[in-house]
Amino acid sequence: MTQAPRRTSLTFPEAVHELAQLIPAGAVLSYGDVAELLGSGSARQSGKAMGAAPDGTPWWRILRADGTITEALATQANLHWEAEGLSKSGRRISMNDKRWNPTPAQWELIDGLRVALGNPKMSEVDDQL
DNA sequence: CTTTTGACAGCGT
DNA sequence: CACGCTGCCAAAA
Repeated sequence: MTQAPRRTSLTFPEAVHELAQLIPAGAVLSYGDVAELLGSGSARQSGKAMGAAPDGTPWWRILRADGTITEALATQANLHWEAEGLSKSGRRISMNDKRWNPTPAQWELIDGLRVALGNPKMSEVDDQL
């Protein structure tokens, strides 16, 4: 086809879903991190997007900045976290320790999402975490 | 146009 | 460390 296999433009929610898929097991991001990595949107936007995430999306790898998750999902999330070896300190994940640190190759995939959203690449804004 | 609503963040107490 | 309050920001009512 003359059209690219993947759309060259994405809506913010779609980009959030794609990014969630890139997070490796055992790592997590906060909703705010997601917005920053994509170069647009806000933590609330990310949360909204995850609420509409399709089945198969690893939603338990995106949580609040303080390492907790909304009560309605806490029970399910705990099962996944345990299965992936995500240690908790008390009732919360240690974001400090478990936050995803992308490899250079993964940064490129993230850049792809940024571009698909019409935002500049990380290298353009030198905005890495 | 105004108000309400969220799978949120940060700060003060 | 737990709560409560304020700030945010786009979408829906």
